[in-house]
Amino acid sequence: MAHRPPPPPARPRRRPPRPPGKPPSGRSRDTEEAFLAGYDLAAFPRPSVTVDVVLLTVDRTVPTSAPRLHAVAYERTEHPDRHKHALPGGFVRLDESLDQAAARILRDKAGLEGLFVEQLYTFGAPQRDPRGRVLTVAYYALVGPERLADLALRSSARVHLVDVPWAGETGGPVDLLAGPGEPLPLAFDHADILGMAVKRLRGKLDYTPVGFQLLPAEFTLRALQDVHEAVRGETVNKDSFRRRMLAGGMLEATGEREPATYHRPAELYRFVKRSSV
Amino acid sequence: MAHRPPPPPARPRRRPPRPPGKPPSGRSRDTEEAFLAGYDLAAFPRPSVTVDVVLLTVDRTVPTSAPRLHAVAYERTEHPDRHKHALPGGFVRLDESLDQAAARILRDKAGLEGLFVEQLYTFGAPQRDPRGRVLTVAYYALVGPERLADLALRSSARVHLVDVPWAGETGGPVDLLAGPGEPLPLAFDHADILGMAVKRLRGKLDYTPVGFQLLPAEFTLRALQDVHEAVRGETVNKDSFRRRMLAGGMLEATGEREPATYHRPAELYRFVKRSSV
DNA sequence: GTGCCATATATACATCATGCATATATGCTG
DNA sequence: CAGCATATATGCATGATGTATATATGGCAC
Repeated sequence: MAHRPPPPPARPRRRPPRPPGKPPSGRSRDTEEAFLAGYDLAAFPRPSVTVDVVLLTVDRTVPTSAPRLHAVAYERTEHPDRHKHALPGGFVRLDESLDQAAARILRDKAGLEGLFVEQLYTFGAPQRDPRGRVLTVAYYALVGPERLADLALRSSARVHLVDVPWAGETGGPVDLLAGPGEPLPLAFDHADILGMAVKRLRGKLDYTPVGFQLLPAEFTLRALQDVHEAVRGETVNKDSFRRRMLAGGMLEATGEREPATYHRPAELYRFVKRSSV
Repeated sequence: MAHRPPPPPARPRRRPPRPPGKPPSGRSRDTEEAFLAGYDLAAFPRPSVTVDVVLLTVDRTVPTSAPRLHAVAYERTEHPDRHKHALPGGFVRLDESLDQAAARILRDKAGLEGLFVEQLYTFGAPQRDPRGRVLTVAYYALVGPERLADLALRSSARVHLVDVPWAGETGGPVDLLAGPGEPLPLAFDHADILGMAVKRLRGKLDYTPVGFQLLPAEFTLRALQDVHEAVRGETVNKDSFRRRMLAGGMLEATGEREPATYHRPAELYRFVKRSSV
């Protein structure tokens, strides 16, 4: 996510601070070192900073109902907002990047590595956490159904349906559902974060290959369409969808066919990085 | 930008901290207050947090050359990266939201209020600032040419051309130009921030009415096309552009015409919020 | 094995957006 | 008044998309 490799450490040696007022001319290494040694970042008040991750998946295991978008939430055991559900998150360490913090949280709290992870938005309303000023840099991550099944087995995580009540792109707050029609209140401003994650995913679906992150390595065109419909919250035209996907140059036929179906089995495809453009 | 009004202050009164380990059962107001009073956010290390703003405009005052995208940068007078140019920015205060901090910086450093402002991305590489761990929540803002002229007159700001060397959407770092072909090095990771701002603006141009933020209240279709071309860095088909804009339902003809032109004057339009959808 | 079923896959056609070309309109300049 | 540069309008070819129809294929009931 960072666009440049971090510069070399260049940790300045300690020097006695130089009195301000007359900035020394020239740009020699010494004067910059002296400036940095005398600089006190703690003079400005600092907020706490956390990273929260919206972990999304599409459940296609229930063949009877339309596939739905899911998010992972954990019940809080501590105040504030005790017993409400919260996104996995944690404080940012001073020696890690924000991306690394998001990856660490996914690893520690969900046991997942190597997922598609992208920064979403930073939430910083002054009163969003009653413990004090806490900013959160929100991320979202996508995981295929086969790896999420691991999570449900392994951890005590409560995996909950995301039922998105808006078909448009307004991007308002979204609460989870504990069951059909049973809202699950989210802690803090996590409903805002979840809503923005769904909005972002919807916006990226048509223009980036992000949909494949929600599928196993090989999949049918119907499965890909299910994912798109679950994310968008509405059905799409089947023929147009097939043509568009096949014309996009991002799919490669495996030559194999879907196993064990009730009906004619569909061909399996895999995602390939687009060659052109 | 916040999706919910902030909750009421609910500042807990001070109480003696409660020993941890046995969390009190129940959810009464007292036990939550006690928990909050005993909670020490400072136990976790905190980074410094700044807000930097990419202030963009399109200069159409030079009729001979193609309009260009501009950004506002100030020469640094202090270490580190002294004499390099930096985006306007400042530390976030603990009693203001991030959006408010961005608005304050625009007001204090550029004397501008009421602009289109949107959060962009949060940059947090551990070594991005040699003074210590400093995150920056980057914003971008758009301003029309008539208000930017004020800025150039009023302040000592150095307004510089953004010459975007990539026509695609890769979103890599972008340096400013002091003149034609004369690169202007940016401080810290501000070239990354600028590159992401241009990328975001390009992505939003076709799907949101963001282009109008770079024009005065009344404008010709040609001026709107100039803005789009400056942002995209490439020319667009004139007829298609006109049809698309007029069909979008976001333009309203004023009935008046462009004053004082060399040639046939074009009709002036104004932006209206789209009625449908 | 035969026929039915549900879905995949292929083909054809209407519709719409867009790129491109051409024609006309208009205000200024000399 | 003629010419110029641009705006504005119209027509047509092309490609993408929505819709409909026809054919293919594997499992299942019998």
